[in-house]
Amino acid sequence: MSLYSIFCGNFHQLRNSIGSCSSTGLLKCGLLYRTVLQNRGNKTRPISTTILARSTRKESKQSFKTSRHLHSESVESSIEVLKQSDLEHLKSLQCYNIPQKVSGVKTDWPATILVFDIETTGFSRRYERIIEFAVRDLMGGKNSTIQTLINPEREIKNAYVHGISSSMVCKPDIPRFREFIPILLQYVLSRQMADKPVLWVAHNGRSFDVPFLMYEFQRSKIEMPGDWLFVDTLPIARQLIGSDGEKLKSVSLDNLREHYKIPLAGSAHRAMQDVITLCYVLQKLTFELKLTVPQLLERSFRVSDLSTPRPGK
DNA sequence: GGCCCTCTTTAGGGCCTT
Repeated sequence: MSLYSIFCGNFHQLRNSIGSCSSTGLLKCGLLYRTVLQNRGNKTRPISTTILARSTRKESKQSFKTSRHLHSESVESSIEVLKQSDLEHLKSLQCYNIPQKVSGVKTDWPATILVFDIETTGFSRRYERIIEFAVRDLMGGKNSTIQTLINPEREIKNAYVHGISSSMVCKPDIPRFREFIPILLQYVLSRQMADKPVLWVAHNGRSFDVPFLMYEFQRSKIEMPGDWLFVDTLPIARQLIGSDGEKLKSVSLDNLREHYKIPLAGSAHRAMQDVITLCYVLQKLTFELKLTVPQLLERSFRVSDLSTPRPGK
């Protein structure tokens, strides 16, 4: 099975999903939250988040609100992800002649493919923290996306990069990463197929996103599921430099987006925007290089393949 | 930090991620 054949269905679904958002402006998901509740004695605690993008780009400034109420059985989140103008822009995306029908059924897929991205307080996985997390299941459909701010419990000095300031996240109603992990685990379980792995996809994931994730899990003293596999699109993109060097001189996500003429939806360097970009870039890369899903799985790695952090760090 | 390239391999610089 080629990845492109999967994308044929999923990017149509992605487009439809984005289109459906434009009518409501909201994505809603309900997730069990028992682990957190156990830790907090079943107390109800409202969590709300308001985000404004970087002020230097007024024309693309976006906002969304997240509200979540922890309850004895469930937690609900409402996320206004994009402005109407951004969504109309997304709807105009050309989907590379993707057929209208979904090829295959979910149970035929060899893995659940989750494209994710993080924003952080800096580059050091040891000393910096995650402040935003976004993920999209390529299968699409209801509850296929999660996006949230994270409280790093420290000052943010690189707000000029992503527009996320200390005042936006360093407050009690923004979840810390250890509080977000149960939500993430429940989300993955809701997307995972029986006896099949989860394949996480990130750009420069091996050196950046995955180590950050690993450190956050270790600091939270929660073990990462053993069937989580990761694939890095950076070395895949580098293969194109060898075969298409005249056209592709840089393999940054921004350059890949420009190379493939993918319109920028909202502000770059925000987690969900980069996830959406990477979804399209992944489709183009695997199509050009004729990469199948099994080949992608062969290139995957586990957190145990990465260097282990020193205790207490 | 990991990977890649070259003026290389007993090394060093640049890219990529925020």
